Amino acid sequence: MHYRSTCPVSNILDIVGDKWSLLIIRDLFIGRNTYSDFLESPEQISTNILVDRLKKLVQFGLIEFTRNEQDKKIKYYNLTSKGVDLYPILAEMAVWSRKNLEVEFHPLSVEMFNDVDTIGLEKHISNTIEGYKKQLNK
Amino acid sequence: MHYRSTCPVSNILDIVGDKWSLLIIRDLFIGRNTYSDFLESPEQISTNILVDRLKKLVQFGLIEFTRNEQDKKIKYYNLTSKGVDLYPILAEMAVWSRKNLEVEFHPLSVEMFNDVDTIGLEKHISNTIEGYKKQLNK
DNA sequence: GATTTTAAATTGTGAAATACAAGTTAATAA
DNA sequence: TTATTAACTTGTATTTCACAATTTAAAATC
Repeated sequence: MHYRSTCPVSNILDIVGDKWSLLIIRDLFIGRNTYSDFLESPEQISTNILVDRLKKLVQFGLIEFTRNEQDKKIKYYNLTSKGVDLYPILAEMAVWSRKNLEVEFHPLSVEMFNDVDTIGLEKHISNTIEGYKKQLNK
Repeated sequence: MHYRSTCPVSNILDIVGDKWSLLIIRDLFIGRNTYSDFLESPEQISTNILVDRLKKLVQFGLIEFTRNEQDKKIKYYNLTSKGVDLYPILAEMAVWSRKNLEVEFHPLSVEMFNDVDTIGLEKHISNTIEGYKKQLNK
């Protein structure tokens, strides 16, 4: 991996700083976990870009995949510990958009905002991370 | 502005989701505020890309500029309130990199990490935002 | 007041990344 | 054995980006 500088912000942008990587990560947080699922996301990623990003995210250690034992052509992708650690960034991005953009949001994000308003952002983030990290050891 | 979807994460990525925009924002947080300053950053942005991004960031309302009254060819860029609100995202990115990448970081980020370790991430973020927002009304 | 310097911006060209459409592979189901 | 499904590849056009050189406009210097 070649980093443009020794700035930690620049470093992570060298890994996920493109139009698609963080959307795949978001998808994994909301339960989408197959190639076909990712293709169905509203942003409409192209197949060649999707394959490329999945490969890179695996290489970077942010995601992994397992095969369905009954149907071995299906791959289930899941977040690694490193990948789950990206959640605070996604959450802060969502919060920024709610505060600074005058648009209507997807029901799933409204649900997330309700939780944030109820228990607070920090608690929402730690709860979410804890939940996903528990699943990792199974 | 055209958004790919109604997902708030996707929305902000449509605005700053490229290799350079958030680095310009970072530069503004560490005191770089002219075209020449941005060109001197270690990541080495090209002049045409820099002009393009500065224009877009102004259009999106994340930054503004004023001209030096003594030397009117100099533009001083500064973060707007919307721009300052991006700080939590940058901070979480830096924190992710420190935790998940095995590399040495720039002295400025080490300084930032020390503050985070001393007073906590939430306090560090709110202090930083408060500091920059005070400057806005001057 | 002509020349030089400085800050910002533009232009041209090649390379790389992305979008879009179509086709391929391999596993499973009918 | 044929059809379907999930994942992936290929080809081409378009867009974005990198790199180098040049231009503009304001200010400083000679």
